[in-house]
Amino acid sequence: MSPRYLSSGELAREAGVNPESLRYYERRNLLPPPARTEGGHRRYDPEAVSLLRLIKRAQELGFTLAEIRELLRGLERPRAVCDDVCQVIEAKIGQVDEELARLKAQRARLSKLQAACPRTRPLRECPVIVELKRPTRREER
Amino acid sequence: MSPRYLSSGELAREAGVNPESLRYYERRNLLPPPARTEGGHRRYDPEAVSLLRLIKRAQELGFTLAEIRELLRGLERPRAVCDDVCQVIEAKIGQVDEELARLKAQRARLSKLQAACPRTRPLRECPVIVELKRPTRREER
DNA sequence: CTTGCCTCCGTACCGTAGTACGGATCCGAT
DNA sequence: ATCGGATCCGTACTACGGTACGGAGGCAAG
Repeated sequence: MSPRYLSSGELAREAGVNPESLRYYERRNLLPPPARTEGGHRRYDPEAVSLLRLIKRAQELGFTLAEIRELLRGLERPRAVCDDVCQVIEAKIGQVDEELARLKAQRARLSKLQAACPRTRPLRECPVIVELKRPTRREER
Repeated sequence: MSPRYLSSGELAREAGVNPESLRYYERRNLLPPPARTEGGHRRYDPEAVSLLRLIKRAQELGFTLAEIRELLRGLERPRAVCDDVCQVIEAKIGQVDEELARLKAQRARLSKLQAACPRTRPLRECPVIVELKRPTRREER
């Protein structure tokens, strides 16, 4: 007995999101405005469930709502081809790689500080603090 | 001829930050409220330059302003020891490692999708879209 | 046909790290 | 003493992804 339409509460439960988020996604043009009842209540097509799932999974993959919106825009084009999607994915891989590089560098710097720590000495002599206060090489005057 | 005190504009230039940020850091209790002139203008001790540098470098290492504030709080304690700082650094390394793991998983999922892409086929058959719409395993009902 | 939960809407708020604005005031150089 | 740039302050705004609130009204079961 799957209903023909879902209320916002039903859709939200179904998709595991806050009902308020549905309105938010609608404002952000991620969810198309659904049909309404006489009284103005939203009546979602069951299709909306998989659309929401797509949105959530894309978020897990690191896409912002703006990117997902553009992705969905692209899917609406009549001659849309899988490659259009793949290019977006490739671009995201590039971004993730950049972020990975950034984090790895960060981690290396942290490890270096940690290794230099004399532990039981008072702060005056702490090379960590000294290092942190040191002027940045490039921007030195 | 290094001045005994710096105005907010001078300190901001010196440290390479926006003058507004100084007020912001002060509100967030990262910068101690400096002395004031008769007319109410801030007069920073030159020490503030290295404090600001510390803040900026800590940010580069991934610390939030709230974390930096707590770190600075800790440094003020009379018996503070380098180990106190190192524990914070270790904790941050743990966080960075978590984030790295998360990003790596994300990247792996993206690669998998990319590899599955048939490129020139229309979207109907695109396994990427199909995959994205598929219900999440764990939360399936 | 009433009762009570659901949903409506606009708006405000959360956290993070700032930046921008504008009218008033100040400071230093001339 | 004057003048122009610097600084003051509170507040609003940015981006991001939502969540919360409250009063009004809808909807469906009994």
